[in-house]
Amino acid sequence: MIRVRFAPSPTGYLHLGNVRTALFNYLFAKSQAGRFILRVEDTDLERSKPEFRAALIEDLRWMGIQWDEGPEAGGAYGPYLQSERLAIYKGYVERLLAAGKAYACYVTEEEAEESKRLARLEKRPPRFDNRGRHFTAQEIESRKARGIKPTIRFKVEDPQVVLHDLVRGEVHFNLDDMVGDFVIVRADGSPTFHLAVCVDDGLMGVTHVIRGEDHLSNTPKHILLLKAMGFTPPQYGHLALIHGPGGEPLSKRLGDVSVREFRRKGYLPFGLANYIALLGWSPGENREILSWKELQELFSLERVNKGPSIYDPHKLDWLNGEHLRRLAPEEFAARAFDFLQQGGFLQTMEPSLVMKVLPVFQDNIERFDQLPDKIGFLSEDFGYENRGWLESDEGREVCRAALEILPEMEVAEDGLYDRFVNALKPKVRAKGKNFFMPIRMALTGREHGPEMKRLFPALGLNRAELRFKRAVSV
RNA sequence: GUCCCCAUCGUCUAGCUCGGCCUAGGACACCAGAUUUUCAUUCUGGCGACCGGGGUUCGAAUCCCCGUGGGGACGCCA
Repeated sequence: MIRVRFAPSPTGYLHLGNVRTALFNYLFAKSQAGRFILRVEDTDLERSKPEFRAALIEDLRWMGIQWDEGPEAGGAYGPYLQSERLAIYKGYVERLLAAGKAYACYVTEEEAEESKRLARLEKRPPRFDNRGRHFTAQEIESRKARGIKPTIRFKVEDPQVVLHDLVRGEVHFNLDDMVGDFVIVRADGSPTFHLAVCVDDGLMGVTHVIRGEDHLSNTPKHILLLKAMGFTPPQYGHLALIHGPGGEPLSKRLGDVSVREFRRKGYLPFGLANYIALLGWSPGENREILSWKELQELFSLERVNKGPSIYDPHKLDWLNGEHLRRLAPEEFAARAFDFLQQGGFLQTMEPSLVMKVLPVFQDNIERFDQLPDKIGFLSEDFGYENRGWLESDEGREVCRAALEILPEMEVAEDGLYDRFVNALKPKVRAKGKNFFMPIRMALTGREHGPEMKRLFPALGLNRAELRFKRAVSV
């Protein structure tokens, strides 16, 4: 059974890069009938915040990414918060220490840094020189006396590591020119990321680790650590990173690429998911618009690209629009209504009218946040974009004539607008633009908008009459 | 600086595994036109790429080497 995990640290909001990692793990699990685990990596007490943890869970849920095990879902391998697993890590550290595979290191942070700085200066690989490994008992005592608290370092004894990466193929590392003995327990006694990850991946039976390329250089360390603790290392797959529209790393402009921001702008979760999936992956056969279901069936790691890709808001918008258009009209209206209501845009509008009119915009928008501006006229106090159409002689004539006709019309919605227009035409001089624009202006206050044929019946005869009355008085 | 990764239109990509079917396909964006008495949608057309240099081969986008460019890592962050 394939087991994968998404292991974010709750130190900020989920952004495009994070969700893509989550999504690829999820899709991989689904396509292989495996299990998807959510694990929260909150060993950095300073920066981890409970509110970010809550936000993360909420954002993942919104996306439609469901975890089989993890916070709020439970599972046989819990707890799934690293801050609740401290005792477990401690046990492994003791075993490592006893086996001589790790050691207490009395070198201070400053000294270690100095050793790396010097190496860089001499154009040698900038690694720690492991000087604490061979301190005499006397040296250690004197350092203890000076109040120096030790870290625990893992002994790197076999620096040649070969990784068979699922997306990159064979990668060779020589730890000698990368790192020295690395810290697994900080001076304050807390475990580092490396330790926690390895213990958890081992204990939780993770079979495949799909993560960002920024972790590639950590992987040899993890393989060594895992083996030292008696675990079989999982298979790894490293995803190239996503960059912003200007080619800059995503983290710097976190604000507008966070999942929360995409929610706020009114994207469909599966529209976003579809777009993200296409960043670094393709199903082939020129297929682009895919449903959640198709995504889950078609996804494969073999088709994941090795190069980094740039996020393009235009294409996201287009793709989201495509998904919007594929929605059943009732679903479109329901989702749009929710979005508008949550944003507080519906205060002065009649809900039943809004629901009736919304489907008219289905072909008009790419995101829900384009709606508030367009439906402003559903509020009875809407303003006129261009009064000229109403103030002209021809415009006035159109509105007055409309007022004569409206009370006598049959209310049946079928062909209502055509009947209205056909009855109105013979009564006025205006033609073409001069005929249609006053109607549009009186009814919607705008020169541009949705098809009148669809809008008119949704507004209804009574409301139309009210609006023409108002129009003649300007 | 050291190590690792990557490289097809402006962007996302197909093709690369098993070299000829590639005068390199699709999509977004952009430009032009058609439809819609508005806008949008839709449709048609256009612009536009195998990073450079060497090999290997009858033949290379596809294989090899070097260069260049981009990215990542080098934390008692994750």
